[in-house]
Amino acid sequence: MKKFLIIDDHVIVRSGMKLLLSEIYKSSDIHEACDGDTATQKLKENIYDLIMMDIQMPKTDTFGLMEYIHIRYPEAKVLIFSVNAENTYAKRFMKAGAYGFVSKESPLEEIIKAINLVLNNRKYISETLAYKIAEDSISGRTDNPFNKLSPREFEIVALLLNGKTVSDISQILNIQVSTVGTHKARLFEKLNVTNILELKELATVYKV
Amino acid sequence: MKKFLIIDDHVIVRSGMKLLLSEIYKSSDIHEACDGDTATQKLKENIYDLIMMDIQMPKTDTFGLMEYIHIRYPEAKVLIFSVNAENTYAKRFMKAGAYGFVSKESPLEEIIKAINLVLNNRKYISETLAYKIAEDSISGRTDNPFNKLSPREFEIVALLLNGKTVSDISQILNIQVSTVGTHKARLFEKLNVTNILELKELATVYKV
DNA sequence: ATGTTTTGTAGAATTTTTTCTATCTTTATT
DNA sequence: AATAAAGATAGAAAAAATTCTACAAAACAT
Repeated sequence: MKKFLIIDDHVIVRSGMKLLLSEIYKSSDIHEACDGDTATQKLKENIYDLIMMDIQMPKTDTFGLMEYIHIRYPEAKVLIFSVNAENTYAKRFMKAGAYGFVSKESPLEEIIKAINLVLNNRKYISETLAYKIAEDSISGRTDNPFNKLSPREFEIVALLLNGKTVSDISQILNIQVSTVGTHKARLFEKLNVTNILELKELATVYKV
Repeated sequence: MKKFLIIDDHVIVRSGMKLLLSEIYKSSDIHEACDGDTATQKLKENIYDLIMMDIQMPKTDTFGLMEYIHIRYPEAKVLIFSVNAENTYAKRFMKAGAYGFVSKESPLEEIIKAINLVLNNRKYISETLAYKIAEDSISGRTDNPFNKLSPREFEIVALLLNGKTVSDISQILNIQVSTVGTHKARLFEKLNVTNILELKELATVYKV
């Protein structure tokens, strides 16, 4: 008899998740929370086997909540279930004690797989994420991805974030446009972004 | 015996919605589509009483889909069901023929109310949205610069903010790259921005 | 009802960006 | 010190975006 807690601000998502859980674990006790306060309340009163949690909720510091759960209820396994692209956030949440990270876009089988693994004390991350993390850790990363940039690349990121175009930058730095292009491509690769908006988002997250 | 179509890219949201619909309409036939293509396919084969649709889906021009449904299947009532704050979007989708606009954040009763109203041929918008629209129209509000955009331009802004490139957009919308370019230039001019980052910032300020 | 502006469209020319490849220079690594 | 890896730089070619011009259709105005 498993006990689950679903933390998500969307009632429909909670319902869908509840349905899914009740289908794979026939007799289970499934609780819901729509924000951090409700969640901590619930946690005080129950011992959960698995907590499914979104990381984007109004008036809730979900990262703080994650750490709180990990410290106060280390036996509760948290599976992050999010719409956010996993690259930026996943690692931080995993570090903060999450047992897994699965995207809302994932196919059902993937979600089910994640749930099962976590319930069996195994961690779950997607193939792509695993690869990325592995890659990072062999290349002696620091968790702020911007630290992976070379000085020149960093200079260029700053200008890019300032709305400067590639040719603006080539002028400012007195180098060829193609050189700027190469730097840009390399830094996009390092940061794992594909356009300026993503770069901006990442920069915001890491308060660059 | 009602027939529903749920268009959403998240399997969990579809499940939750399906559950909800099947609970309030015991005997109903509920179909799902995860993108625009699947949706149009379904529409060809069935006549729906109600279509629940998200407005943010990968590789789908949802505004175009809305217009398409309204023109091809005017009897199908579309209830927009979105995470997006019901800002500028709502009004545009309502104009394009939607019957209602309800946020995924809304409480269950609100969602149910919306569904029931729409099924009874009444339009639904939330209190706050109604107020906002009323206020806008009495005070001839133009202060939101995004209101200066034409429908097509707005469509393109949305895609741009989604990180789509000019050529992506030309593909999605099935128009020439140069056409997208022209729209982009015109809309940048209207909004008085010179690059995507500024556009993004403006959009954030006006909660578009 | 008729002239005006806005909107949606695109061809062609141009400019800008990206990509690919390659060289030389610093930094690590062992 | 020798060797490897990472970084900064571009030339050339290819791809993508922008600009300019234009035209028809729709919406608007008087």
